[in-house]
Amino acid sequence: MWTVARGRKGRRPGSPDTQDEILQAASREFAAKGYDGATIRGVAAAAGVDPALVLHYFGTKEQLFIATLHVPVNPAAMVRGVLDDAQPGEIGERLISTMLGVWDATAHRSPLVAVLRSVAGEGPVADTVRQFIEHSIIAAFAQRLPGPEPQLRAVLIGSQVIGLLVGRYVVRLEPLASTDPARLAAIYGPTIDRYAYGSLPPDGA
Amino acid sequence: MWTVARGRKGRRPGSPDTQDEILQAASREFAAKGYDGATIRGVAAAAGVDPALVLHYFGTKEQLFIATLHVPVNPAAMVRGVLDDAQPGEIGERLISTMLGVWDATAHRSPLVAVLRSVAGEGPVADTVRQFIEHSIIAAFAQRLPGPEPQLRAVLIGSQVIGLLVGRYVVRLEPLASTDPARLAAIYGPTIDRYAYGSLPPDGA
DNA sequence: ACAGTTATTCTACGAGCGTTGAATACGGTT
DNA sequence: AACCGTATTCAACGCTCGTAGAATAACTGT
Repeated sequence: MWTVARGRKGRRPGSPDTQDEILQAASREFAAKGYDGATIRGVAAAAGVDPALVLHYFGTKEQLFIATLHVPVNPAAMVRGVLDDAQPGEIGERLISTMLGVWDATAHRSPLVAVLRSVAGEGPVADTVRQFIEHSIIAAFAQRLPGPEPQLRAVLIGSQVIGLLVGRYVVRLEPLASTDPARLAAIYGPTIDRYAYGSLPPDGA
Repeated sequence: MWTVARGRKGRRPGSPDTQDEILQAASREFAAKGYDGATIRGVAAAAGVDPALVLHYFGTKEQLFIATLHVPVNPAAMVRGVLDDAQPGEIGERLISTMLGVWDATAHRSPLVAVLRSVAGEGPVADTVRQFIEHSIIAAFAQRLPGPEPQLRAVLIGSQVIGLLVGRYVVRLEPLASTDPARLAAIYGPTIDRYAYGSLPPDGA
């Protein structure tokens, strides 16, 4: 891939877009190991570059992580899109199939996995990601749900989606990881719809 | 070898049972930060003890982690218990309410969270935990499901359970984290039952 | 040819990590 | 009191990490 003569110093000839190479390497690295597990040195090695160069471009590890998050599709926008142009009764299926369609494409998968791996950690980054999930994605949902207790309905949906994503992409549970997306959409769709529009048992059950 | 049975001569047990204090501190520490994030030094500090003492008792960080996992309820046994003495149609509700009942008790919660946080990581520990989940819990389920494709049904259930646990205990999504367990059981129960006994859409959907 | 800018590397610091082996405090036995 | 074994600590090792600053190499405009 990258041919770097070990003894050579200074700027590499041809000047490829090193910054982007670093960003992609970082994306893979964060996806594989989460924020805490990934290392600047590992990213640099994967990009065939000196660790200092990574920080020269991105300033700090946290900023590098945030930079990788700009790559993927905006999830809140996706939620809004699905909710707006699908009719009730098929929303769940549309949501799942859209999501799986987007993230089965390897180009966008690794930032997703990076996020999933990072929410398990702690510290400012994990908190940031958690707040993003809570205030951006969940809120986008709750805002568009008609029935009572939209907040609860939104997190119910969230819990099933999280379980699916973690099982399929992080833990890679079989046969969940290799089942056809359309079929999963047909399976999970009714669950989502029930959470979104079905009746909820009262509190004193 | 390390944790030899208490001898009869020499200095008798530490003022309180120090070894157990360390174990509990470790349990909290692993729960809070996952395997990679937790540190021997942190555990030692929390237990008011020297780091070397921790390793003197438990040998290595990995063995310490494994030792903390022996504390909680055996999940596979719990699954079998629920499946055996509940009748179809209420299995989902029983499963969820049993699980939440066990893990809402603070005594057993932190090992669970430690496991959940650790599967997100990588390396031998994460793999071990993943295999444990796959071969022990999921298999216990699949073995007792009657319909076709029990393996798929088991992971579908697993995905919803994972989502609930991560949302409630790790991310602490509101209002999921504070909703009454009985109500959650009533909500999630039918979903579980549908995955377990309902019809599954064919593959060519 | 020369100066300027940018890309890249080198070297190093200080901190935190898991782990180790030797040293010390203490309780029980004789 | 002497002794032994356990409990606990101390001090250090080798490692990896994020980060900083100075140094070098290549390209660009003059």
